[in-house]
Amino acid sequence: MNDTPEIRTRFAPSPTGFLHIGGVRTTLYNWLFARHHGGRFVLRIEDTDEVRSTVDSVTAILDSIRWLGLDWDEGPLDLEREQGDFGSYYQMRRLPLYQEQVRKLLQEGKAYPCYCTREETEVVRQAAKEKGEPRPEDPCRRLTEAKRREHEAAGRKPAVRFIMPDEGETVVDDLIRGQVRFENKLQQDLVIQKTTGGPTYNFACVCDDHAMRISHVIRGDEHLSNMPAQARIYEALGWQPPLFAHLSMIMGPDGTKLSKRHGATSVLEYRDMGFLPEALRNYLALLGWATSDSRQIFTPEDLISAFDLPGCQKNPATFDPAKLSWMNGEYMRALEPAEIVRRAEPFLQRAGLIPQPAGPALESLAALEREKFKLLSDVPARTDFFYRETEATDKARKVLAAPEAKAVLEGLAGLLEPFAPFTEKPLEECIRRFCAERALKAGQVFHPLRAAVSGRTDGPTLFLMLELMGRETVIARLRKTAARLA
RNA sequence: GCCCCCAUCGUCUAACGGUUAGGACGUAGCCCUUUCAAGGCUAAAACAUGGGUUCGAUUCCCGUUGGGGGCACCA
Repeated sequence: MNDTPEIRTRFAPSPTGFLHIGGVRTTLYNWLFARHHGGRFVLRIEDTDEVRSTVDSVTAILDSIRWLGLDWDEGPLDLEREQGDFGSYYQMRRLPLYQEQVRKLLQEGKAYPCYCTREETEVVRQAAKEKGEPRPEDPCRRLTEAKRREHEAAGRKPAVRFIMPDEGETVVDDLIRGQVRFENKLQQDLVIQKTTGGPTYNFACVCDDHAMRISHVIRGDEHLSNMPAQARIYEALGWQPPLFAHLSMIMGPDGTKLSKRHGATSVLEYRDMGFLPEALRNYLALLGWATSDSRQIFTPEDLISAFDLPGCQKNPATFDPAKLSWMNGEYMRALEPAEIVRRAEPFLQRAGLIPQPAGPALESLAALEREKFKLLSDVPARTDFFYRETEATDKARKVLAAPEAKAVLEGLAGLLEPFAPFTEKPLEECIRRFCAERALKAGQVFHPLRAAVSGRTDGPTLFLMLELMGRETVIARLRKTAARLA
């Protein structure tokens, strides 16, 4: 085909919890970048934390990404099955691969076994800190053979540390931030293999990004400081590193890192609140990325064709639930009524509106109330009163407390009971005439009528609402409400 | 404490040396209207700060301040 290497991106979560908003944005950017360039998007599970990784997290992460509609070309399909040609996409199933590279580095003298216990390491670290030294000493770097044997004889299992240069600097190119420089004398020899034999993050990540031929590593800002270590590992292994792009973080409304206390942070919570995945995607795409015309609404296809790294922001962005909500409303309004009902199914079910009770078709109600829906959960919330009596809101009670309300409702009930046809226009004419005859202002009649019939002060256009509700329900509710009024 | 990153309306952002500093969310007002929305119009609202460089800096450089991230056998 051509000689430009294939674009391959990846999202590599550690399964130690649900997928949060920040993780979604990273996933989205990787996915968009791959799709934009006709490349491949890989999902890799970094489960090397033996104590915190859980299978439930894996499932939650897979579900989250699927719900968002971000399909991956390679990676796990579930806990057992995988797709892709690069071996397992679960790191814990790739152990021999890391161990082989560790052996190589050991042989070449680029790494060494370290027998220090956590406590010993901590002591050394503390000492360096107190002396104001930039980097703690690595006691095992020059272990004598005798000392090494002593440790082995004592039954100590070594970790393996990678040797970082003592002087000079490590310069890293970042697609978003440009050149970033790190002083080597500040970098400590890092553990690449734990005493358990498992790899550490920085090592496994490098091995796999190389093995999986990842061309662009797009990840959160918190990884920028891992760059010197990773850059040196690539170099030591004789590998060409991929290109890197470090995304700024997402902040909560109070300017601190987005977390639980800012409300919902798990993607699945957004799903359960009634957000549309395409709206969340659009919103998140704009959180740290923009086009030069500051366009807001993108179709999925437009998003793919417009997205690129140069539009990415260097400074952290604050998550704004109000704007997300607005955007979801935009997407809701763009849906056909039948589609709204279909997508709202889980919410309608939960509200007992599926199977649909006797009454108007859900679809016609969706059409009626479409521009008011901000969330899928609003669909049942704004239509349930058509099917069953709901408790009157405080505002509705206040309207019904008007002195003339009782008489108005009784009058309307008597007037409408035999009235035909029970359809929008004739109903309006009839009720307006009623107002004129009794010398009442329209509002004095319309407001209590709405409140009595729907239990609320906001809602669909009045006369069409009456039509859809049907004579029987309207009359029954008018009578019942009137009877309750003193 | 040390290292790294960042800095335009309250928030997301546009601008790539010369603009009345633009758009969007949110907020306020008006219009539409039987309510609530939606829609339309209008308004208030920003270049953190001090030095340079330049004929000219929001834009380039340095300092300060502020914010964020990282300093694990966690990822």
